[in-house]
Amino acid sequence: MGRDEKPAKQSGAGGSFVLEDFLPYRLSLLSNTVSQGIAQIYQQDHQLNIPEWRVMAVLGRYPGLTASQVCERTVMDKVTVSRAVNTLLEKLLVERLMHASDRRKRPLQITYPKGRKLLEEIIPFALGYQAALLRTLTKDEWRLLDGLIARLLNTSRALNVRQGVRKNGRED
Amino acid sequence: MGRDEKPAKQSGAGGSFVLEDFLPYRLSLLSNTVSQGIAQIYQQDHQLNIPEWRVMAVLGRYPGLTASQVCERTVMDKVTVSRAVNTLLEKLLVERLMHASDRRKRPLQITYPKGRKLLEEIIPFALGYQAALLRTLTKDEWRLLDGLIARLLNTSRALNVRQGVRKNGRED
DNA sequence: ACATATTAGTTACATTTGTAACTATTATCA
DNA sequence: TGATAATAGTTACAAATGTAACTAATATGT
Repeated sequence: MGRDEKPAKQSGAGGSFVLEDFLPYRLSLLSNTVSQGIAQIYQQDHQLNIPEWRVMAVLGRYPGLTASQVCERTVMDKVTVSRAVNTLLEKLLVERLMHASDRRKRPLQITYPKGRKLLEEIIPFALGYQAALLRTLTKDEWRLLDGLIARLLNTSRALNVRQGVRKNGRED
Repeated sequence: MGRDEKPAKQSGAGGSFVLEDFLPYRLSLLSNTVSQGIAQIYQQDHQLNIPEWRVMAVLGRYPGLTASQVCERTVMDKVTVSRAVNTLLEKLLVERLMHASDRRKRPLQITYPKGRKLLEEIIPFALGYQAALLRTLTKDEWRLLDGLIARLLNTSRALNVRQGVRKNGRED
């Protein structure tokens, strides 16, 4: 592999900025790599994409959520959720109930036994991947990382709000 | 906000799995939030999308890289890079030279002064966003996070290879 | 109670992004 | 040296994802 690439002569910011050290880039790289790994599992073994998997996961824990409640919990776009839910309905992995008083709302739940069975199958793989990842970390490091991620998430959300990044929902 | 959502009765893995605690999900959430924030800067202030920004950034540091060398460094798809480079060429932010001995290779470099000027303008914003993010962390925590990210990236890459996730390049 | 606004969810459309096939050039080796 | 393979990069196509407009149902204020 030809290493004829040389760093630019340092003249101003242009030369000293190193993408590989840039936190947003590194996070993106890590997140993409991890996502590809688990997407692989869901996709080829169970024909689910990531939005579908996420919907299954939250419904597994919180049966009866409506689509917009799923949106809140998964921080996914409502269109993405709508599509994922429709696919899951077609596959009979999820079913849609009637809300007692509000006909706009359609509570969702995992079907039994089909959807539940799939979920019980898939979760060990998800946890297994996570465990394999975390095997490189000590328990303390993991706890620490967990906190750091939470704080960074809060900070970036605050920054984005200040900057006016709009994601869902009007705001005029 | 109606909190009529209740956790499922714990019966098997389905109920105890919590998406919000799942590392791949948390990383994805963090990375997306951060990316949106900086994409905002590049997009509305300088009309660059993230691939374009990355190409500018690596060329700023390593003038003369070819497109495929840019691929390696940024871990982006070659099509993505090709498109980004073409846009940058049209905008006269980057220029394409001739390789001395191999006519397949097209060394790229930031144009002067136009491309260089834009880069010098944009880098402080990027570093500013990063600094704002890191303001929540102590210097030690940042150093630690840096190492954890690197280790997790290595691990997930190893896991993916073992699983056979192919990204670019044939392998049959 | 009725016009207006809001919420839940879907559909149509545009944009982005990746996959596979393709051209052009150089490398390999029999 | 000539057939075959590999590399650099682009183009054509398909899949995913987001944006805006839309329908239906409920809430709000006068």
